[in-house]
Amino acid sequence: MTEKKRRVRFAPSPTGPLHMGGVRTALYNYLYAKQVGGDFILRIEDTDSNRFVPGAEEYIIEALRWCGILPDEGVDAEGHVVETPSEKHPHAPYRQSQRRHIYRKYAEELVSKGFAYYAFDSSEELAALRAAAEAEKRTFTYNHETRLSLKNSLTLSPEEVVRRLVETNDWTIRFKINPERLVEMDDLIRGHITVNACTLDDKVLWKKADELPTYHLANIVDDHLMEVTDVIRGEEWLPSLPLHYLLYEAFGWQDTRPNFAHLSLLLKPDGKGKLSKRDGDKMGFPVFPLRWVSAEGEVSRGYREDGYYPEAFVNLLAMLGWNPGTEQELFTLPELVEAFSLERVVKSGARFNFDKAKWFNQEYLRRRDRAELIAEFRALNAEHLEGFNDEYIGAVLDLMKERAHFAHELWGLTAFFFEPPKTYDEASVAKFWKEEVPAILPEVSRFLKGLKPFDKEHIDELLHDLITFRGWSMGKVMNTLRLFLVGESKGPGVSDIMQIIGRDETGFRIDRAIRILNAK
RNA sequence: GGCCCUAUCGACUAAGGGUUAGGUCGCAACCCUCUCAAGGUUGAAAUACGAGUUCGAAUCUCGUUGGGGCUACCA
Repeated sequence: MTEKKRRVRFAPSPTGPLHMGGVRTALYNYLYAKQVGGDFILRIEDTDSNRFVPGAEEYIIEALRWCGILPDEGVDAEGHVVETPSEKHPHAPYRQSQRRHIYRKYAEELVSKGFAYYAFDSSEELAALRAAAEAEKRTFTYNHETRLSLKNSLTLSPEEVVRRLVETNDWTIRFKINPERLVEMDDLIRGHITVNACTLDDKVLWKKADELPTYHLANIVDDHLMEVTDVIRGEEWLPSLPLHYLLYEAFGWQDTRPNFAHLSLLLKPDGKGKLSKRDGDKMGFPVFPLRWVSAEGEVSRGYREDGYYPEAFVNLLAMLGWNPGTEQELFTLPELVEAFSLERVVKSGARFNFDKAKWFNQEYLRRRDRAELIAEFRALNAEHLEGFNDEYIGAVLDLMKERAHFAHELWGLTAFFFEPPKTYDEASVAKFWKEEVPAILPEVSRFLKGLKPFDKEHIDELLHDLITFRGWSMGKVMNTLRLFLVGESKGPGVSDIMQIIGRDETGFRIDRAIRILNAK
C-alpha cells in the first residue's frame, strides 16, 4: 500500500479576526489531517484587496498557535506565512495575493476551451440591472438566460472583444455554466447531493481591474497545485460546490478532485441565525479566540483574555458538532486526533451554550497541574502574595480551586487566606452576634490559643467537645467563627481555614472581630 | 422569491427498523453538613406536524412547517 500522504488545508480570508466558528473549522481540518497522518496546510485567501484588514492574518496565526493547532506547511516556525518555496514548503507562496501571476493563465485556458468567456459589463451596469429587476420583484442573474443579451465575448464581434480586452480595464472572465448539466456531488458529511446546473449563475473567475482571481478560481487552482486531498469547510460553501465540481471538470482535474466535507454552522445561543461578531458583546460571551481591537478602536473580547485555557476552548469547540459515540466529553488534543472522525460530525447547526463552555473550563481548572496553577495564581495576584510561599498557596488552592470556573476567580474566593477581613457582612453579624454568642467567643479564642498541635483534626475535636460540653449551638458558634475569619458567612470549613492560616492568625482574627463588634 | 442544507429534552448530543428514547450542561429536590461550594442520589424535560412503507418507524420515503446558508467583479 503506497497511499499518498493526505493534504488538508485551512484557507481563511484575512478580512477580520477569525471567530470561533472559523477556529472550529481549522480544528476539524487539523484533527482530520493528523488522524490520517497527513499534513495540515494554512493558506491565506486574500484575493479581495478591498476587504483586507491589517492584522487579521497575524491574528489568525496567533489564534491557531494559542489553540495548539499548528500548520505543517504554509507557516514557518516563527509564525510567518512562507513566501518562498523550500523542501518543507514546496508550494510557497501560501498567500494568494503573492500568487496572482499564476491564475490568469488558468482563466484564459477555460476561455479557450469554451468553458468561460470575457464579460465587459461594468459593475454599475450590473447594479442597475439588479435594481431594475428588484423593482419588478424579480432577481437579475448573470446566467444562461441573460448572458446572450449582455456585453461579452459571446455576443460581441471578435474585433470588438479584442479591442475591449486591450483598451479597457474593467472586464472579467466568467464561467459559462452548461444549463443542461445535472451535477452529482458527494460530501463526506452529507452524502450524495444533486443539483441542476440551470439554477447556477455564471460566476466571475477573474477580474482585470485588480489582476486577481475571485475565490472560486483561486481556490480550485490552488487546491490543485498544492495537491490538496481533502477540503473541510463551512456550510456556507455548499451552494458553490456544483460550480467547483464543474471547474474541476473543465480543467480536466476531476480524477484528483479532493474530497469535500461541509460543516454545519455555529448558531447564536437563541438559535436565530449564525453566530456573528456582534453576538458576543450583546449576549455576554466572547465569539473570538483572542481579544481584537478594530481599526475604529472597537474592542471584542476573547476567550484567552476571559481566562479560558486553550485546551478547554479546543475541547468545547470539538464537541460542538462532533461526538465520539461514547460518553467521554473531556479530550486532550492528541485524544481528539485519535478519536475524531468526519462520519460522526453532526449535520445540523449547533447552538453555542455559554454555561457549558464555562463548565469545560472548570474541568480543566480542576485538572490543572498543581505547580502551574500556583504559578498562575501568583502571576495574577502578585501584589497580594508577597511573603506567602508556594506551600501555603498550594494548600489554599487545593481547598478552593473546585469552586472556580476560571483562575481569575480564585482571588475573590481566597483573599481571606492572605489578609484578614476588612469588613464583616452586616446581615451575618446581625444574625450571629447576639444573645449568648458575644460571651462565648472569648472563651473559644482562649482554648484555641492553647491548642497543640494546631491542625484540622485537633481543631475539630476541640471545638466539638467544647461546644457539646457547654451545651452551645454548633451552628451559632461555627458560623460566627467563620464570619470572623472570612468576613462573611460562606466559605470552607472553619477548621480548614484555621489550619491553613495557623494558630496566631486565628487568634488574632477572632480577638480583633470581638473588639470591633463590641465597640459598635 | 429561487436553489441547497437541516430538524430528538431549554442547550450539546446518543440510539443507523424492535430501548422504560441514554448521557452531559443548565434547572429542581433530597442527602452530606458549621455556612457556601463541591460531591452523591433522584426528578422535571425531547423524537416539529401529516401521510406512506413495514408485523413493527426517532430511524426509510413523500409532503407540510420551522431553522440555517447561498443567491456580489466578498470570502
